[in-house]
Amino acid sequence: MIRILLVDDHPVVRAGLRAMLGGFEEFDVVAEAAEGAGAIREIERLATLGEPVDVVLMDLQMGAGMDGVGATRRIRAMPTAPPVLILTTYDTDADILAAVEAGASGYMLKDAPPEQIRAAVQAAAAGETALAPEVAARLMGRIRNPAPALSAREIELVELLATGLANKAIAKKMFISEATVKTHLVHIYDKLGVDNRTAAIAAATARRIIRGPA
Amino acid sequence: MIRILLVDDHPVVRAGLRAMLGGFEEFDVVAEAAEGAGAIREIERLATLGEPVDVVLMDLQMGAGMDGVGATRRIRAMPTAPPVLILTTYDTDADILAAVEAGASGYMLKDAPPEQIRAAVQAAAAGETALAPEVAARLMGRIRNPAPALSAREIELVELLATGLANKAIAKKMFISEATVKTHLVHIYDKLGVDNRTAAIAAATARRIIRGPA
DNA sequence: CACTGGATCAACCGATCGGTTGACCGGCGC
DNA sequence: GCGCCGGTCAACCGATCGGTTGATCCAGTG
Repeated sequence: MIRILLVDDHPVVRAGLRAMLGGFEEFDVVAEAAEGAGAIREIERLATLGEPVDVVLMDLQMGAGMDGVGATRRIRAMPTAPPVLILTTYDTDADILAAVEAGASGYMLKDAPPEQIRAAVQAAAAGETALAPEVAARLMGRIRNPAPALSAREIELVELLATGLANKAIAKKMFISEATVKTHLVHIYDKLGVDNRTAAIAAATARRIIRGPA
Repeated sequence: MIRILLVDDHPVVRAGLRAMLGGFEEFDVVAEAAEGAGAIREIERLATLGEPVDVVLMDLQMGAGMDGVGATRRIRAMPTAPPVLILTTYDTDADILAAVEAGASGYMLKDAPPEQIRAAVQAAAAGETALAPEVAARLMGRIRNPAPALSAREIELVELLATGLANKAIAKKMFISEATVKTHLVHIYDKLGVDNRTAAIAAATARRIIRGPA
């Protein structure tokens, strides 16, 4: 029996996973948590009971409190850390990279068919890595065809851009001249494949280069 | 018994709703669909069987094909249209207004406690309107505070604005002249207390008038 | 019926932005 | 050492945007 901890802020999703996984004989959903802090408490509680969690199923987007990436990092830092399988809605590059960097051992999408999720949980429990086919394909594509990455300075500028500042104001905040701001912008437009500042914000947000405005 | 049709592109969420609603004696989940077209087929199929759907539980965000708003509009246009209760993740003005305009009889959030969802489904089945407390509060605030509220047309424009379109492109999409776009923009800037388009996007996102760009 | 407010359009002008060209400097790799 | 690249700056010009004034139409409301 593989003992599973569900972490998701939506009761509906937790019920769905519980129902879906409960249909498989080898799984036992032993606990649930709505956010990161509760997940860590559950892991510790079950460990002292001699029934340690075998796999954590973690959502990335959680409203209040610690987010999925932070929770994953914290869990992986525990002495007897169980593998963490990410189960989320979005498959953006930034999300995937952040999750892997935080120590996740897999990345699945919520709209995956049950058998795929089953295989991923089994893989994670066995200490293996499991990526959803879509996610794997994305990473392969990225390696083969790397999108032009924004430099640190350019990302900094895009973040200010998204707050609605004009070029002059951005220049002041970044301690550079307005001319330099414009130069950076041209490079940014080029890399993102757009031709104006609002489209740049949309593109940068879509690619999760920045988080949404305000 | 209230016969329910679930419409959501995520198998996990459908399973969750099925499990949650199945726990209540008065509910019977008679069918599921992953998108709008399938939902309409199911409604027609069940009607011919003499077991018409009493309530449709509909997600707004659906990857491929018809989205929730379009599906709702199509369903409400049917001769024996069942009430449609929206069950979604986001509570932005744009989403809420679009859903209500399309004929939804309720708007609930997925992270709502089961009892709240239960009450909403019962209300919808009885032909009443059911709004999540958060949503209701938002609408109330809008009514009480008429000053800083964008009109439906203005919200529509802000949404296009956030995708990065220029005035001319927005004009084309909205079937109005560029002059009118500019007039709307002036009013929008005024209401949001900003003085350029990027700041308007930031403000509109922060106030949850729209969801984040693209 | 007059009034208000939302939506539509036009003309105009100054400010800002988009795009180019060209330049200088400092670090990194071959 | 030389080339490449990221970061910095300047000048210029056409396109777009911001802001104003003024106007028409229509749907509610008092």
